[in-house]
Amino acid sequence: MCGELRAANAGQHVVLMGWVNRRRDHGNLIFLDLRDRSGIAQVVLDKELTPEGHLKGEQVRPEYVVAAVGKVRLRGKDAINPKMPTGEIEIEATELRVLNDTKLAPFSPAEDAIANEEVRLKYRYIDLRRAEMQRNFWLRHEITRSIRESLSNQGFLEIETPILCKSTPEGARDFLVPSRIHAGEFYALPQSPQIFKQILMISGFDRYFQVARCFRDEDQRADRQLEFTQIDLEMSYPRRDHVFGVVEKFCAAAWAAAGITLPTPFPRITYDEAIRQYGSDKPDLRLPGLTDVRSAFPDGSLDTLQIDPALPIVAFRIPAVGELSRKEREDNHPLFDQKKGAKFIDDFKRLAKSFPDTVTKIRELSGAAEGDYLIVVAGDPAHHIKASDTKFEGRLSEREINVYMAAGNFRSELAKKYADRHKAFQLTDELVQTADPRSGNKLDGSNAFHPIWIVDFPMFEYDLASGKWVPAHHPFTAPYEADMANLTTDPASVRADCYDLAMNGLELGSGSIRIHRKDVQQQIFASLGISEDEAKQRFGFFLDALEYGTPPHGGIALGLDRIVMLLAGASSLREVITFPKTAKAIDLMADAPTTVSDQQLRELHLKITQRS
RNA sequence: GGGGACGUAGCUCAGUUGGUUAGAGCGCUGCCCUGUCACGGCAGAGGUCGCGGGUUCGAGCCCCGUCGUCCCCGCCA
Repeated sequence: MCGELRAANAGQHVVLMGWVNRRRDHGNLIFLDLRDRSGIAQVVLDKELTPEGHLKGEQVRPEYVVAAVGKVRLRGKDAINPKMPTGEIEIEATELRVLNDTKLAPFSPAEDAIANEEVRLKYRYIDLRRAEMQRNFWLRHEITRSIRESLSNQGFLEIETPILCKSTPEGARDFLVPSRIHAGEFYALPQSPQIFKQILMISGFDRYFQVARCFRDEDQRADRQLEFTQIDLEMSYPRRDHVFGVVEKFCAAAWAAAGITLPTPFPRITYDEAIRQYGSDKPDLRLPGLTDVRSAFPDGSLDTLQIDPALPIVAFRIPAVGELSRKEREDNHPLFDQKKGAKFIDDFKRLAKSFPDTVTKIRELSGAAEGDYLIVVAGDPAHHIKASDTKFEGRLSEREINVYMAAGNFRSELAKKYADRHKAFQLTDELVQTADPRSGNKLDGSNAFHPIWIVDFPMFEYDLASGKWVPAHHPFTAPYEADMANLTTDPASVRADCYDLAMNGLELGSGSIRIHRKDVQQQIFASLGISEDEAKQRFGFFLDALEYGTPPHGGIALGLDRIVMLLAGASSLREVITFPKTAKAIDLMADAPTTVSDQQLRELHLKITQRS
């Protein structure tokens, strides 16, 4: 392989095959940089040594596929290129064969400048030749392999589950697959192997995992594709801590595969605390969180400032942003979500005119340093949004959550915007870029990656649109024993034994201890307003299975694409998925989706009634 | 479904207040060059300014619509 040759290989006869990365023609001497997956090696075509090879060298162009036959030789002292791993040697060619020519590519994989994404996706095969992409997918392979190995070593069996499933209209929209054999009936692609993996526990497989492709027909985001891969696992007789231990182990292995150490165990935080401290259920711990600054506001000031006294008042700071002009601050206003019934104060000079002590105290409480961008978020009494303010002992009300979330979202938007000033994210970028997994050395990831378990989620959320309680996780999640009594009386107070894993502001995974008793399952369905008939129709087979000696079980699923994205330092999943879809769910290379022939439709008993 | 950014040469981008023939770098083509490695030198080709309409004496620039890509909200148990 091109990139593997070193001084120790000098004298060896080699045949190198690859793409012409660059050509430097000096007349009677031509240099070709030959590229394959492993890297680049320089081939020298000397007219005196190989007139025929030299002639072909004059004809080749970048991205031609060629074979160079020759001898590895040490370069002269002056000719050594310290920037290349293979810089100490070159191939003295005796022969050059053109294996294939090429049309002029729309962009060059050898260039540093990256073409726009539309072009990259259309010519994905060329884009994937770029060293960065080659590295991303090599990394993905290594990460996946280390996770497989870690889970296997922890006694987990990799088991496949069906892709053609039964549609269960819960959660995300299903992708449907029409049945040819059964007119008018459909399979669904799995949103996750949830029910199957639980049934595998009932089947006695104890510990299961799968690198599972999942499908959700929802709108895309930078961190969401229609089609994605989960590390899905389930185990029998676990407590939450067992699941955490398993995940922490394979995460450490995955990070190690990327050349980074990830300290375990991961810290934990309850859902309520995550909301209170970060205004998010996937907090980014790389920056300071929210501070309760209620005490900074004297009696009476809230009325003047038109702040709702019943709701939280919090401050956050984005470090080292520097002085912002009035216009710069105003440009940031659209980043604040007005719809949550919250407002913010970012003009402290103005606030200081009426309440100088308040400003001093806010700075003190939040630990703001000179140059930090400071924001206060509070409830807006004028802006009454429809939300339940029912408050249960010790739990956050929906309106409180809204204020915290408004602050949390604003915080992460501003953090993103001023990333080059506070430099907290740069640390992560630099680490993944410096890490060299192949060398075997591991860099310390403790300052760049901040995993955190979120626990004690509410079991239910109140859905304003339907006026119903809906499961915050999924309907197979076990409630806390202690909260079971409140199931019908106080649904909002019931905590679920489920957990999320978040890292650097990204949700990496989500899981729970499941319900293993049919009576409990039926109670949950009842409190969700799902009738017995309905439950039977949707999940009948699963409810049946629950009756045949179901062991207590639980598990989790982690987004593999997101893990790879983090470790590749990518800002979008598309950088770590070979053939991704666009934001409008289109495959630009293959041109999918498309219409199909009438013949195909007839076979599937389908009729298109409207074509926009 | 909604909000925002972008769309100019193969690629990356500039294009002033609406004003003559739309520019640069890279790439491409041809010629020259024996130590380059982002090689260098000389010459050259290359444009439906996303598309459609409007305003105007005149539109890459202003207005309306539309398409595409990206980001966000909704949505994602």
